Amino acid sequence: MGHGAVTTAQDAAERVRLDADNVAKVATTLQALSTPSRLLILARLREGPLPATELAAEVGMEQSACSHQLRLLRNLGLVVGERKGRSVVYALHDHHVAELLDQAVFHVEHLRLGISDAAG
Amino acid sequence: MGHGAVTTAQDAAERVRLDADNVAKVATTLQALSTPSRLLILARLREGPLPATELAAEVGMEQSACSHQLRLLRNLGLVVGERKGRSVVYALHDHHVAELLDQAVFHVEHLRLGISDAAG
DNA sequence: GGAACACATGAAGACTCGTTCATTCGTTCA
DNA sequence: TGAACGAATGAACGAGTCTTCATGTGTTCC
Repeated sequence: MGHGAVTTAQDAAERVRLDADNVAKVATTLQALSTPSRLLILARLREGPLPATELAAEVGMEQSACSHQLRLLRNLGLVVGERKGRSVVYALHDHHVAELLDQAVFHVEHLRLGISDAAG
Repeated sequence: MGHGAVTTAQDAAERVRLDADNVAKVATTLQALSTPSRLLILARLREGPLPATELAAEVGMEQSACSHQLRLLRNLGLVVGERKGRSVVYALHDHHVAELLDQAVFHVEHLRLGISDAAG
């Protein structure tokens, strides 16, 4: 995935600032990664394309629930679905999604997490 | 903390898999980055530590609302607060939080976003 | 001690979100 | 065409979230 690129995310990320314009966009997109169901969907798709029904089965969701989440991910541009016969094969949109997943999982796993209370 | 590491997130992320155990943890943590208010808080703290009141002012939040979100971020281990006199100075917990922010913003900004509907 | 400041906390309300149920749409094959 | 399969959709319910308001805790200085 883009290992031929000269500018890594680490280099370029420094130049991307979080102003009032793009906060909402970033937040909305990250919200797509903030639930176990969608995270499992994306993680499974990261290993390769898959028809909707098989996908639902592998992540242990009902077909309907999975379809709802897939629509959300589609609308956000994170996944794409292409008709193949009577199935719709889903896949990650591009390498940015895959890398975003990797980075997120990596950094979260290496955080000293002190989850105790999520009160609001 | 350990900024002398040779393994970058890109290398190591490949080895970190998303199984049933850590999905919830990852999802919960990413949820902390999924709202404009917390995203602004973290983005501001990324530029340096700041007392709670100043922080609230800079991100345009009420003191109480900001404090609530700071508690959430604290419980998740993303930020730390240290008493300095009568102020409590907040800061990002470590470099993983900063990099997670950078990577998230970078990749999201470079995604072809087709936000049209967020129906559930 | 008491006033003023800095921050945390609890309760409550509006809002959003994710799932389930039932139905509809699209495709394949007999 | 009609049956069977795969997927999408809409409505609705329960649960969670974020903010506001009011109050409480901790600290400094007079």
